Amino acid sequence: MSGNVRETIANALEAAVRSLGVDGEIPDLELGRAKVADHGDYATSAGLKLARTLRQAPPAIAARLAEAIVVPEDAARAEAAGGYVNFRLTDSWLQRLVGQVAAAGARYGAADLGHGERLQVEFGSINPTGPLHIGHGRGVTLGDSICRVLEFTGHDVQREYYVNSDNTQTRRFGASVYARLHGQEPPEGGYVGEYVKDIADMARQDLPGIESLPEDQAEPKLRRYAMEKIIDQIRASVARLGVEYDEWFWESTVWESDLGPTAIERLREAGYLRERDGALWFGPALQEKEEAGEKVVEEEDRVVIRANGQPTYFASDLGYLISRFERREFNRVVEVWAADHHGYVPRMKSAASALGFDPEKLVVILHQMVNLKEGKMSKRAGRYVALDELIDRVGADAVRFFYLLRSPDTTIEFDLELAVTQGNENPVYYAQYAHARLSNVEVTARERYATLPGEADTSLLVQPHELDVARQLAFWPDVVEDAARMLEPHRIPYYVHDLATAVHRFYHAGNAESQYRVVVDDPALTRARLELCRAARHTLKTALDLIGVSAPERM
RNA sequence: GCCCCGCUAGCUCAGUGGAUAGAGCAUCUGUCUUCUAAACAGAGGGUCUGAGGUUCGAAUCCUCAGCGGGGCACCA
Repeated sequence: MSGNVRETIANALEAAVRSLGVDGEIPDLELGRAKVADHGDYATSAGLKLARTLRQAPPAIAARLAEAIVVPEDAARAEAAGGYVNFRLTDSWLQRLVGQVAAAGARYGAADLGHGERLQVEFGSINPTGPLHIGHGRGVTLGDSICRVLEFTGHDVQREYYVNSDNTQTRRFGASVYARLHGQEPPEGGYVGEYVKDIADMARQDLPGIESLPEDQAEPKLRRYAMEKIIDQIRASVARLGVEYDEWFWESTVWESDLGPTAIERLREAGYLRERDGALWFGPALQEKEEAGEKVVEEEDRVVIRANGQPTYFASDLGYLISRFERREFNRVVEVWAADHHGYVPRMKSAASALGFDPEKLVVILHQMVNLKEGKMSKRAGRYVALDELIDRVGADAVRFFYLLRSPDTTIEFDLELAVTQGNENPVYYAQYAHARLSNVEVTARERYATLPGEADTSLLVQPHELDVARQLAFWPDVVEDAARMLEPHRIPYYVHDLATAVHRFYHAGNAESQYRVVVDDPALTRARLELCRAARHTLKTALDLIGVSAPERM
């Protein structure tokens, strides 16, 4: 069985189109899920799309296609309706699918789209100067779910956190710790949180003699120490959401190794650098590059080395690109950034290009901001909600579902009280409850029957509410593929909801009429329904796992 | 001023150029002696921000306008 019915139908459709005498390129026939139940499961507007090519009326073309098409394994039957061809999955194919899904278990829906492609996803990389807040939670859950989906589809994925260690913010952070160590208020623009005092106290213990050092010697040590403490915190916070990074890459290693100098030297030789006002600038103007009509190159110059000799974060990123594409040989790098960094995208793309890398291999996923109802988050103004607090209040599963339910393009206006309320009625429980019910019914079956037939005869699954569960299972590989290709994990929670709905209806049918229960007097029928339960339970669990949500067996 | 994102039911949001625009929450009406009611069945609720355009066909693509969010550093 091919894992993906949609693809099977698409191929059959293409063959049918060829059989009608279309030689050249076939337009996109837009085979997709039918929106109305009367139209079956999949539908294409092929008749309308081919009307011009074939110089025939759309209904006539659709009729000929429906006649000509042969779907392998009789998976679906075609029917013309106006200019459309509708496909309905056959009962017998759905019945067989149930057995196959139950056997495939957690692997059902997995695909080898990546062929082992080595890629890195870098996400959640905030300045290590304070705890994560609810805005960061979005990037962390999004990035991690992208990783999970990519892993499930045959990619070799590395999760990376880029530790911005050498910038103005972290220096202010170090200075703030230094001030607290000496019982002073943090300097202007410094960090005022209580945690800074805590870190200063710990440093007093862990770094003997630090108090007697002058600031220019103490600050770098304190900064490094404080950042490591913060990173421990961040590591613990994301772990609560089921996220574990493979590597924490320190910006400082760019300058402790030859990465930074190599990048700058390469750009200098290629003519991308020039000096002005005592600083070193990156600019494209020396040889204008237009690639495939798309403007890859930015117009404005950007500072690489400041007049005071310090490299900018942009300079670090140049070395970082070499680390990833060249030294560590990632074929693709996915960056998950908040939308306030969107202006940085063209610069990074042109930098990648200038360094000799394919800018297409640098994929930037932008997600919109998480703002508080009261306004933009600001520690200083007291408008700030820590990610840990949110997890404390609503639980990790609800947090993950809450974020991943939304497309990255929508701005989240956050209201903690509302989030807590919604946490209690979060749609995640609807899906988890479906899983728990399925788990429980299997327990019931074991209690009732010492033995059941080893093989399930799934042709006994003939009730509409049973076949509708199987129908949802059939769609799962489509969802996985779409989520992986478009790097859009938010498709998964919506699928989870649909599958859970089919499961609840199926289960509830047994509450309404006992003959429709899973565990009934007929062992063969019980066995067949158990097979369906297993198939659905595995798929629910797999889908929940891709968004990092647990699948409890009891609730 | 320029750039990016959004505007869809009372609220929060889905919706690869296709047929009659969907879900959750909220509101209202039914269903537990039951394999788990954290469930199920049903009802009401829409000028898809507005105006043009492209197309056989537009919530979806293009242009303009409005409103909201975010950018435009020798900050990251």
